[in-house]
Amino acid sequence: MNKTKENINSITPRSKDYSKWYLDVIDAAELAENSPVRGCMVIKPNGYAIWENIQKVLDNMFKLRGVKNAYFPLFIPKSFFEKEAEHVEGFAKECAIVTHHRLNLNKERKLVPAGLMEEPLVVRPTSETIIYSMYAKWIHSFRDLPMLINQWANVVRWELRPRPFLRTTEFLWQEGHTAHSTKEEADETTLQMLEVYRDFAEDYLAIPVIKGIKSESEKFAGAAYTACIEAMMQDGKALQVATSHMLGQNFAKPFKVKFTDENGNEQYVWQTSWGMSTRIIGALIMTHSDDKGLIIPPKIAPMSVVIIPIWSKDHDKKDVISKANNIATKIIAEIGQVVHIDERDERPGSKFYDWEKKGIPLRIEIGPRDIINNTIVAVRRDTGSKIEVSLTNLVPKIKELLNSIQSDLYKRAFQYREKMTQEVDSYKAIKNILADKGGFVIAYWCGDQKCESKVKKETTATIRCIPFEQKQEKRKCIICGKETSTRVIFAKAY
RNA sequence: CGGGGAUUGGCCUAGUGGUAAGGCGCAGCGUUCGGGACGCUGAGAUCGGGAGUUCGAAUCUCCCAUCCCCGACCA
Repeated sequence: MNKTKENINSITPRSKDYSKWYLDVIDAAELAENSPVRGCMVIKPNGYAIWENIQKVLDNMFKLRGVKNAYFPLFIPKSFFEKEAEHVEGFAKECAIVTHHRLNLNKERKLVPAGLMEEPLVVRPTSETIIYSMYAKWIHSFRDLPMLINQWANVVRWELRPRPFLRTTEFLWQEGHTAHSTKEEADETTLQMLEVYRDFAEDYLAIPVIKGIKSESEKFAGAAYTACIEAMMQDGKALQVATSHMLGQNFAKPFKVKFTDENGNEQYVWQTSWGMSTRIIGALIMTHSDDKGLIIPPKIAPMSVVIIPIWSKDHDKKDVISKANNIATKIIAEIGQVVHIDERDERPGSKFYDWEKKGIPLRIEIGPRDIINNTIVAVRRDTGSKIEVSLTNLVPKIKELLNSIQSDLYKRAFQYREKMTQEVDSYKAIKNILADKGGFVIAYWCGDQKCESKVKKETTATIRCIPFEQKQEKRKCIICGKETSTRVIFAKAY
Protein backbone atom coordinates (compact mmCIF):
# COMPACT_ATOMS: atom_id res chain seq x y z
CA MET A 1 0.00 0.00 0.00
CA ASN A 2 1.02 3.53 -0.62
CA LYS A 3 2.18 5.13 2.60
CA THR A 4 1.52 8.72 1.68
CA LYS A 5 -2.06 7.96 0.83
CA GLU A 6 -2.59 6.32 4.19
CA ASN A 7 -1.11 9.31 5.95
CA ILE A 8 -3.41 11.75 4.28
CA ASN A 9 -6.47 9.65 4.96
CA SER A 10 -5.68 9.13 8.57
CA ILE A 11 -4.70 12.71 9.23
CA THR A 12 -7.85 14.55 8.30
CA PRO A 13 -8.51 18.16 9.19
CA ARG A 14 -10.94 16.96 11.78
CA SER A 15 -8.41 14.84 13.59
CA LYS A 16 -6.91 16.26 16.75
CA ASP A 17 -3.35 16.18 15.54
CA TYR A 18 -3.27 19.22 13.32
CA SER A 19 0.45 19.67 13.73
CA LYS A 20 1.22 16.37 12.10
CA TRP A 21 -1.29 17.09 9.41
CA TYR A 22 0.38 20.37 8.55
CA LEU A 23 3.76 18.76 8.29
CA ASP A 24 2.65 15.92 6.08
CA VAL A 25 0.16 17.74 3.94
CA ILE A 26 1.05 21.36 3.52
CA ASP A 27 4.69 20.97 2.55
CA ALA A 28 5.13 24.37 4.10
CA ALA A 29 6.23 24.27 7.68
CA GLU A 30 8.44 22.30 9.96
CA LEU A 31 8.19 22.37 13.71
CA ALA A 32 9.66 20.52 16.65
CA GLU A 33 12.14 17.83 15.66
CA ASN A 34 11.98 18.98 12.06
CA SER A 35 12.99 22.49 12.97
CA PRO A 36 16.48 23.47 14.00
CA VAL A 37 14.91 25.58 16.75
CA ARG A 38 12.15 24.19 18.95
CA GLY A 39 8.87 26.00 18.53
CA CYS A 40 10.05 27.94 15.50
CA MET A 41 8.80 27.30 11.99
CA VAL A 42 10.79 26.75 8.88
CA ILE A 43 8.40 27.99 6.22
CA LYS A 44 9.12 26.35 2.90
CA PRO A 45 8.54 28.12 -0.44
CA ASN A 46 5.02 26.73 -0.93
CA GLY A 47 3.87 28.05 2.40
CA TYR A 48 5.73 31.33 2.14
CA ALA A 49 4.14 32.08 -1.22
CA ILE A 50 0.78 32.17 0.55
CA TRP A 51 2.16 34.61 3.11
CA GLU A 52 3.54 36.82 0.35
CA ASN A 53 0.09 37.05 -1.21
CA ILE A 54 -1.47 37.87 2.13
CA GLN A 55 1.09 40.63 2.61
CA LYS A 56 0.48 42.04 -0.83
CA VAL A 57 -3.29 42.25 -0.45
CA LEU A 58 -3.37 43.51 3.14
CA ASP A 59 -0.65 46.04 2.49
CA ASN A 60 -2.70 47.53 -0.33
CA MET A 61 -5.75 47.69 1.87
CA PHE A 62 -3.77 49.59 4.51
CA LYS A 63 -2.27 51.99 2.01
CA LEU A 64 -5.71 52.82 0.65
CA ARG A 65 -6.51 54.05 4.16
CA GLY A 66 -3.43 56.25 4.36
CA VAL A 67 -1.26 53.88 6.37
CA LYS A 68 2.49 54.02 5.70
CA ASN A 69 5.05 51.30 6.34
CA ALA A 70 8.07 51.74 8.58
CA TYR A 71 10.50 49.56 10.47
CA PHE A 72 11.59 49.64 14.11
CA PRO A 73 14.31 47.71 15.97
CA LEU A 74 13.98 44.06 16.94
CA PHE A 75 15.48 44.81 20.37
CA ILE A 76 13.64 46.79 23.00
CA PRO A 77 15.32 48.08 26.17
CA LYS A 78 13.85 46.34 29.20
CA SER A 79 13.03 49.70 30.81
CA PHE A 80 10.56 50.49 28.00
CA PHE A 81 8.41 47.62 29.13
CA GLU A 82 8.47 48.75 32.72
CA LYS A 83 6.81 52.03 31.83
CA GLU A 84 3.31 50.61 31.36
CA ALA A 85 2.29 48.43 34.29
CA GLU A 86 -0.44 46.33 32.70
CA HIS A 87 1.60 45.75 29.55
CA VAL A 88 4.65 44.41 31.46
CA GLU A 89 2.50 41.96 33.35
CA GLY A 90 0.95 40.68 30.16
CA PHE A 91 4.24 40.01 28.42
CA ALA A 92 6.92 39.57 31.08
CA LYS A 93 6.30 35.84 31.36
CA GLU A 94 6.96 35.06 27.74
CA CYS A 95 9.91 37.16 26.61
CA ALA A 96 13.28 36.24 25.18
CA ILE A 97 15.97 38.48 26.68
CA VAL A 98 19.39 39.36 25.33
CA THR A 99 21.82 39.84 28.18
CA HIS A 100 25.24 39.37 26.54
CA HIS A 101 26.82 40.78 23.44
CA ARG A 102 29.65 38.37 22.68
CA LEU A 103 30.86 34.78 22.86
CA ASN A 104 34.25 33.70 24.19
CA LEU A 105 36.01 30.43 23.44
CA ASN A 106 36.92 28.62 26.66
CA LYS A 107 39.54 25.92 27.32
CA GLU A 108 37.17 23.11 26.33
CA ARG A 109 36.65 24.90 23.02
CA LYS A 110 33.06 25.69 23.99
CA LEU A 111 31.55 29.10 23.36
CA VAL A 112 30.42 30.88 26.51
CA PRO A 113 28.46 34.14 26.69
CA ALA A 114 30.55 37.13 27.70
CA GLY A 115 30.14 40.86 27.76
CA LEU A 116 27.20 41.27 30.12
CA MET A 117 25.12 44.23 29.02
CA GLU A 118 24.19 47.00 31.39
CA GLU A 119 20.57 47.01 30.28
CA PRO A 120 19.13 43.78 28.89
CA LEU A 121 17.31 43.95 25.57
CA VAL A 122 13.99 42.24 25.08
CA VAL A 123 13.38 40.60 21.71
CA ARG A 124 10.14 42.30 20.69
CA PRO A 125 6.98 40.38 21.56
CA THR A 126 5.13 43.39 20.08
CA SER A 127 6.37 46.88 19.34
CA GLU A 128 4.08 49.36 21.12
CA THR A 129 6.77 50.55 23.49
CA ILE A 130 9.57 51.12 21.02
CA ILE A 131 7.31 52.68 18.41
CA TYR A 132 5.69 55.03 20.90
CA SER A 133 9.07 56.11 22.22
CA MET A 134 9.64 57.38 18.67
CA TYR A 135 6.15 58.83 18.37
CA ALA A 136 6.99 61.00 21.39
CA LYS A 137 9.75 62.55 19.26
CA TRP A 138 7.81 62.71 16.01
CA ILE A 139 4.53 64.14 17.27
CA HIS A 140 4.38 67.77 18.42
CA SER A 141 1.37 69.38 16.81
CA PHE A 142 -2.19 68.48 15.87
CA ARG A 143 -0.88 68.88 12.34
CA ASP A 144 1.25 65.73 12.83
CA LEU A 145 -1.91 63.72 13.49
CA PRO A 146 -3.23 61.26 12.72
CA MET A 147 -0.07 59.20 12.49
CA LEU A 148 -0.79 55.91 10.75
CA ILE A 149 2.12 53.51 10.61
CA ASN A 150 2.39 49.81 9.92
CA GLN A 151 5.32 47.46 10.32
CA TRP A 152 5.85 44.02 8.73
CA ALA A 153 8.09 42.14 11.11
CA ASN A 154 8.87 39.04 13.09
CA VAL A 155 8.15 38.88 16.81
CA VAL A 156 9.07 36.41 19.54
CA ARG A 157 6.85 35.12 22.32
CA TRP A 158 8.27 32.31 24.40
CA GLU A 159 5.02 30.39 24.73
CA LEU A 160 4.95 27.20 26.74
CA ARG A 161 3.36 25.04 24.08
CA PRO A 162 3.99 25.92 20.45
CA ARG A 163 1.82 24.70 17.59
CA PRO A 164 2.58 25.10 13.89
CA PHE A 165 1.22 28.41 12.58
CA LEU A 166 -1.14 28.91 15.52
CA ARG A 167 1.41 29.54 18.22
CA THR A 168 5.03 29.50 17.20
CA THR A 169 7.84 30.96 19.25
CA GLU A 170 8.77 33.31 16.45
CA PHE A 171 6.10 34.45 14.05
CA LEU A 172 5.67 36.90 11.21
CA TRP A 173 3.02 39.56 11.36
CA GLN A 174 2.00 43.06 10.58
CA GLU A 175 1.41 45.51 13.39
CA GLY A 176 -0.27 48.83 12.80
CA HIS A 177 0.18 51.70 15.25
CA THR A 178 -1.80 54.89 15.06
CA ALA A 179 -2.00 58.10 17.08
CA HIS A 180 -4.96 60.49 17.00
CA SER A 181 -5.97 63.79 18.50
CA THR A 182 -9.34 62.62 19.78
CA LYS A 183 -10.76 59.56 21.45
CA GLU A 184 -13.56 59.40 18.89
CA GLU A 185 -11.11 59.22 16.01
CA ALA A 186 -9.15 56.45 17.74
CA ASP A 187 -12.35 54.52 18.42
CA GLU A 188 -13.28 54.90 14.79
CA THR A 189 -9.88 53.71 13.59
CA THR A 190 -10.02 50.66 15.85
CA LEU A 191 -13.23 49.63 14.16
CA GLN A 192 -12.12 50.68 10.70
CA MET A 193 -9.04 48.44 10.86
CA LEU A 194 -11.10 45.58 12.26
CA GLU A 195 -13.34 45.99 9.25
CA VAL A 196 -10.28 45.75 6.97
CA TYR A 197 -9.46 42.41 8.59
CA ARG A 198 -13.04 41.18 8.27
CA ASP A 199 -13.13 42.16 4.63
CA PHE A 200 -9.80 40.48 3.97
CA ALA A 201 -10.67 37.28 5.86
CA GLU A 202 -14.06 36.88 4.25
CA ASP A 203 -13.42 38.18 0.76
CA TYR A 204 -9.93 36.82 0.11
CA LEU A 205 -9.48 33.91 2.49
CA ALA A 206 -13.14 32.84 2.38
CA ILE A 207 -13.12 32.54 6.17
CA PRO A 208 -16.37 33.75 7.76
CA VAL A 209 -15.68 35.70 10.95
CA ILE A 210 -17.57 37.32 13.79
CA LYS A 211 -16.67 40.83 14.86
CA GLY A 212 -16.77 41.65 18.51
CA ILE A 213 -15.09 42.89 21.65
CA LYS A 214 -12.93 40.82 23.97
CA SER A 215 -13.94 40.43 27.57
CA GLU A 216 -11.80 42.18 30.17
CA SER A 217 -9.81 39.03 30.92
CA GLU A 218 -9.12 38.25 27.27
CA LYS A 219 -8.14 41.71 26.08
CA PHE A 220 -4.64 42.85 25.09
CA ALA A 221 -2.49 43.81 28.07
CA GLY A 222 -2.45 47.58 28.12
CA ALA A 223 -5.48 48.18 25.90
CA ALA A 224 -8.61 50.08 26.87
CA TYR A 225 -10.48 47.45 24.90
CA THR A 226 -9.71 44.87 22.25
CA ALA A 227 -11.85 44.28 19.17
CA CYS A 228 -11.37 41.04 17.30
CA ILE A 229 -12.59 38.73 14.59
CA GLU A 230 -13.20 35.12 15.52
CA ALA A 231 -13.50 32.18 13.15
CA MET A 232 -14.55 28.58 13.61
CA MET A 233 -12.30 25.76 12.55
CA GLN A 234 -13.54 22.44 11.20
CA ASP A 235 -13.27 20.78 14.59
CA GLY A 236 -15.61 23.36 16.10
CA LYS A 237 -12.88 25.21 17.97
CA ALA A 238 -12.55 28.97 17.75
CA LEU A 239 -9.54 30.82 16.42
CA GLN A 240 -8.83 34.49 16.89
CA VAL A 241 -7.90 35.64 13.42
CA ALA A 242 -6.98 39.28 14.03
CA THR A 243 -7.20 41.93 16.72
CA SER A 244 -7.57 45.69 16.79
CA HIS A 245 -6.87 47.44 20.07
CA MET A 246 -8.05 50.78 21.35
CA LEU A 247 -5.17 51.79 23.59
CA GLY A 248 -6.75 54.94 24.92
CA GLN A 249 -4.01 57.03 26.48
CA ASN A 250 -2.50 54.09 28.34
CA PHE A 251 0.73 54.30 26.38
CA ALA A 252 0.61 57.99 25.49
CA LYS A 253 0.98 58.96 29.14
CA PRO A 254 3.99 56.84 30.16
CA PHE A 255 5.71 57.47 26.81
CA LYS A 256 4.77 61.16 26.83
CA VAL A 257 3.28 61.19 23.36
CA LYS A 258 1.85 64.72 23.43
CA PHE A 259 0.73 67.34 20.94
CA THR A 260 -0.40 70.94 21.00
CA ASP A 261 -3.98 71.32 19.80
CA GLU A 262 -5.58 74.14 17.78
CA ASN A 263 -6.09 76.14 20.94
CA GLY A 264 -2.51 75.88 22.08
CA ASN A 265 -3.25 73.32 24.80
CA GLU A 266 -0.96 70.34 25.34
CA GLN A 267 -2.74 66.99 25.14
CA TYR A 268 -1.92 63.30 25.12
CA VAL A 269 -2.68 61.41 21.92
CA TRP A 270 -5.20 58.57 21.63
CA GLN A 271 -3.79 55.41 20.13
CA THR A 272 -4.67 52.14 18.44
CA SER A 273 -2.73 49.08 17.44
CA TRP A 274 -3.82 46.16 15.27
CA GLY A 275 -2.28 43.01 13.87
CA MET A 276 -2.62 39.87 11.82
CA SER A 277 -0.02 37.11 11.86
CA THR A 278 1.09 33.95 10.09
CA ARG A 279 -1.54 32.32 12.32
CA ILE A 280 -3.93 33.29 9.54
CA ILE A 281 -2.33 30.59 7.36
CA GLY A 282 -3.27 28.11 10.08
CA ALA A 283 -6.82 29.43 9.95
CA LEU A 284 -6.84 29.06 6.17
CA ILE A 285 -5.71 25.46 6.40
CA MET A 286 -8.03 24.52 9.23
CA THR A 287 -11.05 26.13 7.60
CA HIS A 288 -10.87 24.75 4.08
CA SER A 289 -8.78 21.61 3.93
CA ASP A 290 -10.21 18.16 3.36
CA ASP A 291 -8.87 14.64 3.52
CA LYS A 292 -6.85 15.15 0.36
CA GLY A 293 -4.97 18.14 1.74
CA LEU A 294 -5.14 21.89 1.42
CA ILE A 295 -7.69 23.91 -0.47
CA ILE A 296 -6.53 27.45 -1.12
CA PRO A 297 -9.12 30.01 -2.21
CA PRO A 298 -8.28 31.30 -5.72
CA LYS A 299 -7.96 34.92 -4.61
CA ILE A 300 -5.03 34.14 -2.31
CA ALA A 301 -3.55 31.03 -3.97
CA PRO A 302 0.06 31.44 -5.12
CA MET A 303 -1.00 29.61 -8.25
CA SER A 304 -4.63 29.22 -9.18
CA VAL A 305 -4.43 26.87 -12.15
CA VAL A 306 -2.22 23.87 -12.74
CA ILE A 307 -2.14 22.21 -16.13
CA ILE A 308 -1.43 18.48 -16.35
CA PRO A 309 -0.49 17.39 -19.85
CA ILE A 310 -1.32 13.75 -20.44
CA TRP A 311 0.46 11.62 -23.00
CA SER A 312 1.37 8.03 -23.67
CA LYS A 313 3.40 8.29 -26.82
CA ASP A 314 6.20 10.72 -27.59
CA HIS A 315 4.46 12.49 -30.46
CA ASP A 316 1.40 13.03 -28.25
CA LYS A 317 3.63 14.60 -25.64
CA LYS A 318 4.84 17.26 -28.05
CA ASP A 319 1.31 18.21 -29.16
CA VAL A 320 -0.10 18.17 -25.69
CA ILE A 321 2.63 20.32 -24.19
CA SER A 322 2.47 22.92 -26.93
CA LYS A 323 -1.29 23.08 -26.43
CA ALA A 324 -0.78 23.43 -22.68
CA ASN A 325 1.53 26.35 -23.31
CA ASN A 326 -1.03 28.09 -25.49
CA ILE A 327 -3.68 27.73 -22.84
CA ALA A 328 -1.38 28.86 -20.04
CA THR A 329 -0.40 31.97 -21.96
CA LYS A 330 -4.02 32.77 -22.64
CA ILE A 331 -5.08 32.41 -19.01
CA ILE A 332 -2.12 34.44 -17.77
CA ALA A 333 -2.78 37.21 -20.30
CA GLU A 334 -6.55 37.37 -20.06
CA ILE A 335 -7.27 36.46 -16.45
CA GLY A 336 -4.00 37.46 -14.87
CA GLN A 337 -3.70 34.26 -12.88
CA VAL A 338 -0.55 32.32 -12.16
CA VAL A 339 -0.49 29.07 -14.10
CA HIS A 340 1.90 26.15 -13.86
CA ILE A 341 2.40 23.33 -16.35
CA ASP A 342 3.48 20.09 -14.72
CA GLU A 343 5.59 18.39 -17.36
CA ARG A 344 7.22 15.91 -15.01
CA ASP A 345 7.59 12.43 -16.40
CA GLU A 346 5.21 10.81 -13.94
CA ARG A 347 1.85 9.16 -14.20
CA PRO A 348 -1.03 11.63 -14.37
CA GLY A 349 -2.77 10.21 -11.30
CA SER A 350 0.30 10.80 -9.21
CA LYS A 351 0.45 14.44 -10.35
CA PHE A 352 -3.26 14.92 -9.62
CA TYR A 353 -2.74 13.92 -6.01
CA ASP A 354 0.32 16.12 -5.70
CA TRP A 355 -1.46 19.30 -6.67
CA GLU A 356 -4.57 18.43 -4.76
CA LYS A 357 -2.43 18.07 -1.65
CA LYS A 358 -1.04 21.55 -2.25
CA GLY A 359 -4.52 22.97 -2.64
CA ILE A 360 -4.34 24.47 -6.13
CA PRO A 361 -7.97 25.47 -6.79
CA LEU A 362 -8.28 24.44 -10.41
CA ARG A 363 -6.65 21.69 -12.45
CA ILE A 364 -6.72 21.51 -16.21
CA GLU A 365 -6.08 18.21 -17.94
CA ILE A 366 -5.04 18.13 -21.57
CA GLY A 367 -4.57 14.83 -23.36
CA PRO A 368 -4.64 13.48 -26.92
CA ARG A 369 -8.41 13.11 -26.67
CA ASP A 370 -8.78 16.84 -25.95
CA ILE A 371 -6.58 17.76 -28.87
CA ILE A 372 -8.96 15.92 -31.18
CA ASN A 373 -12.11 17.39 -29.58
CA ASN A 374 -10.66 20.87 -29.11
CA THR A 375 -11.46 20.75 -25.40
CA ILE A 376 -9.84 20.56 -21.98
CA VAL A 377 -11.02 18.97 -18.77
CA ALA A 378 -11.21 21.29 -15.77
CA VAL A 379 -11.35 19.81 -12.27
CA ARG A 380 -12.39 21.79 -9.21
CA ARG A 381 -10.32 21.21 -6.10
CA ASP A 382 -13.19 21.91 -3.71
CA THR A 383 -15.81 19.58 -5.20
CA GLY A 384 -13.69 17.30 -7.37
CA SER A 385 -16.13 17.71 -10.22
CA LYS A 386 -14.79 17.33 -13.74
CA ILE A 387 -16.03 19.71 -16.42
CA GLU A 388 -15.31 19.43 -20.12
CA VAL A 389 -14.62 22.90 -21.49
CA SER A 390 -14.52 23.83 -25.15
CA LEU A 391 -11.46 25.87 -26.06
CA THR A 392 -13.64 28.51 -27.70
CA ASN A 393 -15.19 29.14 -24.31
CA LEU A 394 -12.03 28.72 -22.24
CA VAL A 395 -11.37 32.11 -20.67
CA PRO A 396 -14.88 32.96 -19.46
CA LYS A 397 -15.37 29.42 -18.18
CA ILE A 398 -12.12 29.42 -16.16
CA LYS A 399 -13.01 32.82 -14.75
CA GLU A 400 -16.42 31.57 -13.78
CA LEU A 401 -15.03 28.42 -12.17
CA LEU A 402 -12.49 30.33 -10.09
CA ASN A 403 -15.16 32.76 -8.90
CA SER A 404 -17.47 29.98 -7.99
CA ILE A 405 -14.77 28.07 -6.08
CA GLN A 406 -14.02 31.24 -4.13
CA SER A 407 -17.65 31.87 -3.17
CA ASP A 408 -18.50 28.21 -2.56
CA LEU A 409 -15.60 27.86 -0.13
CA TYR A 410 -16.98 30.78 1.84
CA LYS A 411 -20.50 29.39 1.76
CA ARG A 412 -19.39 25.98 2.89
CA ALA A 413 -17.45 27.39 5.83
CA PHE A 414 -20.32 29.71 6.73
CA GLN A 415 -22.87 26.92 6.68
CA TYR A 416 -20.66 24.78 8.84
CA ARG A 417 -20.31 27.56 11.37
CA GLU A 418 -24.08 28.11 11.44
CA LYS A 419 -24.63 24.41 11.95
CA MET A 420 -22.16 24.40 14.84
CA THR A 421 -23.57 27.48 16.55
CA GLN A 422 -26.26 27.11 19.16
CA GLU A 423 -28.01 29.50 21.47
CA VAL A 424 -28.67 28.23 24.99
CA ASP A 425 -30.54 29.49 28.02
CA SER A 426 -29.25 27.20 30.75
CA TYR A 427 -25.88 26.47 32.24
CA LYS A 428 -26.51 22.75 31.92
CA ALA A 429 -27.01 23.09 28.16
CA ILE A 430 -23.78 24.99 27.62
CA LYS A 431 -21.85 22.32 29.52
CA ASN A 432 -23.46 19.55 27.52
CA ILE A 433 -22.85 21.15 24.15
CA LEU A 434 -19.25 21.98 24.89
CA ALA A 435 -18.60 18.47 26.15
CA ASP A 436 -20.40 16.90 23.21
CA LYS A 437 -20.23 18.43 19.75
CA GLY A 438 -18.49 21.71 20.58
CA GLY A 439 -18.73 24.72 18.35
CA PHE A 440 -19.96 28.19 19.29
CA VAL A 441 -22.44 28.59 22.09
CA ILE A 442 -24.32 31.86 22.29
CA ALA A 443 -25.50 32.76 25.76
CA TYR A 444 -26.35 35.72 27.95
CA TRP A 445 -23.65 36.82 30.37
CA CYS A 446 -23.80 39.39 33.14
CA GLY A 447 -20.31 40.74 32.59
CA ASP A 448 -18.87 39.39 35.83
CA GLN A 449 -15.42 37.85 35.57
CA LYS A 450 -16.40 35.27 38.18
CA CYS A 451 -19.05 33.81 35.89
CA GLU A 452 -16.60 33.81 33.00
CA SER A 453 -13.91 31.97 34.91
CA LYS A 454 -16.40 29.45 36.26
CA VAL A 455 -17.22 28.41 32.69
CA LYS A 456 -13.56 28.27 31.79
CA LYS A 457 -12.75 26.12 34.78
CA GLU A 458 -15.57 23.68 34.24
CA THR A 459 -15.60 23.43 30.45
CA THR A 460 -12.25 24.93 29.30
CA ALA A 461 -14.28 27.18 26.99
CA THR A 462 -13.77 30.94 27.08
CA ILE A 463 -15.72 33.95 25.92
CA ARG A 464 -14.45 34.42 22.40
CA CYS A 465 -16.06 37.79 22.00
CA ILE A 466 -19.03 39.95 22.73
CA PRO A 467 -20.39 40.29 19.19
CA PHE A 468 -21.22 43.77 17.89
CA GLU A 469 -24.52 42.37 16.74
CA GLN A 470 -26.74 42.28 19.83
CA LYS A 471 -30.43 41.78 20.41
CA GLN A 472 -31.85 44.49 22.62
CA GLU A 473 -33.44 42.09 25.05
CA LYS A 474 -33.18 41.65 28.80
CA ARG A 475 -32.43 38.09 29.85
CA LYS A 476 -30.73 36.27 32.69
CA CYS A 477 -27.01 35.47 32.87
CA ILE A 478 -26.95 31.73 32.32
CA ILE A 479 -24.35 31.32 35.04
CA CYS A 480 -25.54 33.47 37.94
CA GLY A 481 -29.04 34.48 36.83
CA LYS A 482 -28.48 38.21 37.09
CA GLU A 483 -30.38 40.28 34.53
CA THR A 484 -28.36 41.34 31.47
CA SER A 485 -28.72 42.21 27.80
CA THR A 486 -25.26 41.03 26.74
CA ARG A 487 -25.02 38.02 24.45
CA VAL A 488 -21.60 36.43 24.09
CA ILE A 489 -19.96 33.54 22.28
CA PHE A 490 -18.47 30.76 24.37
CA ALA A 491 -16.17 28.25 22.68
CA LYS A 492 -13.10 26.19 23.14
CA ALA A 493 -10.28 27.99 21.42
CA TYR A 494 -6.82 27.50 20.02
C1' C B 1 6.33 23.06 35.80
C1' G B 2 2.58 18.62 36.66
C1' G B 3 0.48 13.84 34.30
C1' G B 4 0.99 10.19 30.33
C1' G B 5 3.75 8.08 26.03
C1' A B 6 7.77 7.48 22.68
C1' U B 7 13.07 7.09 20.63
C1' U B 8 15.40 1.00 15.36
C1' G B 9 18.53 3.61 7.49
C1' G B 10 15.82 10.09 4.94
C1' C B 11 10.32 8.59 6.64
C1' C B 12 6.94 4.66 8.81
C1' U B 13 7.22 0.26 11.34
C1' A B 14 8.59 -5.30 12.83
C1' G B 15 11.73 -7.56 16.08
C1' U B 16 11.17 -9.06 24.22
C1' G B 17 18.40 -12.56 25.17
C1' G B 18 21.56 -15.68 19.87
C1' U B 19 24.52 -11.04 16.37
C1' A B 20 19.10 -6.21 12.69
C1' A B 21 13.84 -7.24 8.96
C1' G B 22 10.01 -5.10 5.83
C1' G B 23 7.36 -1.03 3.45
C1' C B 24 7.76 4.04 1.62
C1' G B 25 11.29 7.12 -0.43
C1' C B 26 16.06 7.41 -3.20
C1' A B 27 19.48 5.72 -7.69
C1' G B 28 19.83 2.71 -12.44
C1' C B 29 17.45 -0.09 -16.54
C1' G B 30 13.04 -1.68 -19.01
C1' U B 31 7.70 -1.80 -19.71
C1' U B 32 3.86 1.81 -18.57
C1' C B 33 1.02 6.70 -18.55
C1' G B 34 -7.24 10.19 -18.79
C1' G B 35 -6.98 9.02 -10.65
C1' G B 36 -1.29 7.48 -6.41
C1' A B 37 2.11 1.73 -12.03
C1' C B 38 5.01 -2.67 -12.23
C1' G B 39 9.44 -5.85 -12.76
C1' C B 40 14.59 -6.46 -11.99
C1' U B 41 19.04 -4.33 -9.79
C1' G B 42 21.43 -1.11 -6.15
C1' A B 43 22.89 2.36 -2.09
C1' G B 44 21.60 3.29 2.92
C1' A B 45 21.20 1.62 10.47
C1' U B 46 27.24 -0.21 15.17
C1' C B 47 18.78 0.10 17.11
C1' G B 48 18.77 8.29 21.28
C1' G B 49 23.46 8.57 24.85
C1' G B 50 26.15 6.41 28.98
C1' A B 51 26.98 2.66 32.63
C1' G B 52 25.81 -2.28 34.29
C1' U B 53 24.05 -7.74 34.14
C1' U B 54 25.45 -11.82 30.58
C1' C B 55 29.51 -16.30 26.92
C1' G B 56 26.18 -13.06 24.11
C1' A B 57 21.88 -6.95 24.69
C1' A B 58 17.76 -3.27 19.97
C1' U B 59 15.66 -6.68 23.74
C1' C B 60 17.00 -6.99 30.99
C1' U B 61 18.57 -3.07 35.12
C1' C B 62 20.04 1.97 36.39
C1' C B 63 21.15 7.00 35.03
C1' C B 64 20.82 10.86 31.38
C1' A B 65 19.01 13.30 26.96
C1' U B 66 15.47 14.50 23.38
C1' C B 67 10.66 14.53 21.27
C1' C B 68 5.20 13.93 21.28
C1' C B 69 0.34 14.21 23.72
C1' C B 70 -2.92 16.39 27.84
C1' G B 71 -2.93 20.85 31.28
C1' A B 72 -1.28 25.87 33.09
C1' C B 73 0.39 30.61 29.49
C1' C B 74 -1.02 32.68 24.69
C1' A B 75 -1.70 36.08 18.02
